[in-house]
Amino acid sequence: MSSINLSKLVQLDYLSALRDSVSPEDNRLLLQVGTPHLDPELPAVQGPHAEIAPEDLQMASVTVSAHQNGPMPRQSAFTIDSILGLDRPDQRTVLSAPYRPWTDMKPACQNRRVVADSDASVDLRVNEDSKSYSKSPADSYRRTLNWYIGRRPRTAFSSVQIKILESVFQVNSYPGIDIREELAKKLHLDEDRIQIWFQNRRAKLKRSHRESQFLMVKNVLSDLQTSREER
Amino acid sequence: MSSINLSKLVQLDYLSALRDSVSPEDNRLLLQVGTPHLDPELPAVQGPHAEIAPEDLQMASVTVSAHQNGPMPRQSAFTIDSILGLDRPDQRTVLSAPYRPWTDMKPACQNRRVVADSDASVDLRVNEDSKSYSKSPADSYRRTLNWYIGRRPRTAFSSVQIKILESVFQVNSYPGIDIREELAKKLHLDEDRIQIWFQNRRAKLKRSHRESQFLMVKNVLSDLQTSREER
DNA sequence: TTATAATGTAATCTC
DNA sequence: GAGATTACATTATT
Repeated sequence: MSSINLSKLVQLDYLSALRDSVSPEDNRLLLQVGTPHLDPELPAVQGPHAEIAPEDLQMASVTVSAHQNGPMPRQSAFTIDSILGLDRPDQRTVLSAPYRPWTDMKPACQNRRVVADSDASVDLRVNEDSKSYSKSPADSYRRTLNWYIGRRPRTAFSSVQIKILESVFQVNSYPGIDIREELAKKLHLDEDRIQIWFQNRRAKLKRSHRESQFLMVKNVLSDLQTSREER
Repeated sequence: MSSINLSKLVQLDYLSALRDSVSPEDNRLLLQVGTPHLDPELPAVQGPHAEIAPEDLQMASVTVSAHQNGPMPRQSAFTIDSILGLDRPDQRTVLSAPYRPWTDMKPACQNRRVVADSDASVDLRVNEDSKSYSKSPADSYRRTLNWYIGRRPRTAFSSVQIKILESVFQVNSYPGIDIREELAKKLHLDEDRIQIWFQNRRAKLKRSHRESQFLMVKNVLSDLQTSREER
């Protein structure tokens, strides 16, 4: 084992600075050497989302606010003491481990960034398993088993891709499957990415619209007020 | 939609033509979703870093045309100009800026540093003039003449606030809206700040976790190496 | 300089 | 698909 490998490890797992050009070999190395030892503390009482799911996600919060009576008495129920566990030191130990999915994460699955660039046909090996991301039942099994591990590496669109997507968006913010497909081909992206992009883009547009509306209302109000004060 | 075949959109030849010929109905649809035509994004999206420009364009065209020669000989009609609408630098005048209350120029209440201290029972919301206070005169210049208007002043949490936040984090790193709200009230912070704090806190935890993992791997490797050398 | 608050956005989950 | 939330990469402030 050479120091070279080690330094690659550093980049991959630790610094995560290695966003492009990680060879599959490196990954394999990481897996072999690293995985067995890496399961940290927390015996994974609760891995994942599946067995735990939303309610348990906030189990702690439930516990904390359980004392709360009524909709809104005063701040009586949420005392600092209870948070700090000063009143019942033992209570916290009763709680199961905090929900921290990344603690269970396998190193090989993390910190890989997909650079989606039309020029650089760099499809990282992540795309190989991208079949397992596809919307099959197996996928949901996997995700419920551990959504975090299954999370798709963040795609980094190139500026060219963005520009084109934006251009299309201006004309049609709800592209049908055919357009998305075609865009995908053109831009060397999965159609999935296109779809998500448009969803997020619509959300962004809506948000900004809402905000500007709010600002307008606010300004009108303050104008009213100032003009009244001037009288 | 209209009689225009939208799938042609992708063939960027047609794009600019399309923009000229999109029927009012299509536009209406677009507008309803959000906007005064077109794109809030350019100015708003990012502050300082965006400002994309010349080199980017250049690079873009370079890469794309490289593609044309190479692996993908087809699609001769893929011009950046048409995509970017350089031939038509149109109405991009608008827009809705992101909602940044702290940016509002309300004479008496702007440009102050946010000091978040639960002890002092200071309400941080910049909106509330009476309760905010400025720290130093230098602060007021920073944002007025600065190069980056619109960024929220960095919040300085008090040690008490931190302590409580940390305590809650230990129990539940994913507080739901109710808890966040309650924390906000307790600590005299915006709920937003709480949420951001937890996000950053999770990121930090994850980072440190990654580091420890790395250290373990590293130790294992060096152990392997030394034991081999001993042979 | 480091630590971390703030930002933008891709990905995910819920409905 | 909308809306809310999360993860993640980055920027910027102290």
